[in-house]
Amino acid sequence: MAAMARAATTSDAFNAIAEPQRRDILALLRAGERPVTDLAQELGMSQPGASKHLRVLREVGLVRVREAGKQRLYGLDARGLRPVHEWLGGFERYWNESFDRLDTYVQDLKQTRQED
Amino acid sequence: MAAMARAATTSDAFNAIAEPQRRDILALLRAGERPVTDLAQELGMSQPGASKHLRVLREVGLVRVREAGKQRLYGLDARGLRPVHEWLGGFERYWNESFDRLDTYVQDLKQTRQED
DNA sequence: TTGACGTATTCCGATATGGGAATATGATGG
DNA sequence: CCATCATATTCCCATATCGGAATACGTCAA
Repeated sequence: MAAMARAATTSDAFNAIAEPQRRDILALLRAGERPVTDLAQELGMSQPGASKHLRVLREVGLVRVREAGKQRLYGLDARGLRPVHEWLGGFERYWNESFDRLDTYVQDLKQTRQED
Repeated sequence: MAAMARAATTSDAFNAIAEPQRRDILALLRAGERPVTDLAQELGMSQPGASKHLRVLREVGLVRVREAGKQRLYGLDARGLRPVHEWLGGFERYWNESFDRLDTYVQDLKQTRQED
């Protein structure tokens, strides 16, 4: 376990969804299960590309596979997104009035403006 | 514009918050502004480490700096988290009953459960 | 000025990414 | 068994990461 440069994409839901294409895949899967090729085509990526992304999503548990004869149907398992949502929940109260909360900040701004 | 290996951490709020330490910093900043050294110490990271993470957060707009004499006070700007929250919102309905939605999948599960 | 403090930057190394291309594996229907 | 379709894996490359160590920069107080 030598120095890790950046957390693996498979280490976290956070890391897994950092990649836009992966987010797109998840979004598409809300509509229902899909085979790899479908996804690849719909999202304009190569089949290997899609497979790779799906692998990551699978390892993080955001996606499940089901064998269906020749095909493998990928389905959404959104439970893994919950931790992310919960973490964000702790910030909801802040993103409307971030600055009002920073009491000192506001006063400072007022002063600064008057001083100029 | 040569091949990008992985999206820059500064390209997105998604990417910026993929790093646990960065998440910790943001969480701490909810309590109010803080100088770098404070954060570093409280989170058990080096000062340069903290500075680097703060740089990323600043570039993504999740954090604001204010000069206060010898110090630089960092404050939370949670507005940048909103896109992430909104994206996640599209999944809330799924993470409780992900499988019910996957019609075909469900039947499969029922079987599996009975087999256990 | 000088010293001391607070902070940012630079250089380094090890690591893993995502994309393209090629190829391997797998299952199906003749 | 073979050809074909569906999917996964491998190899290669350019890139950027995070961490540590050292150092540069900025500001204040005496």
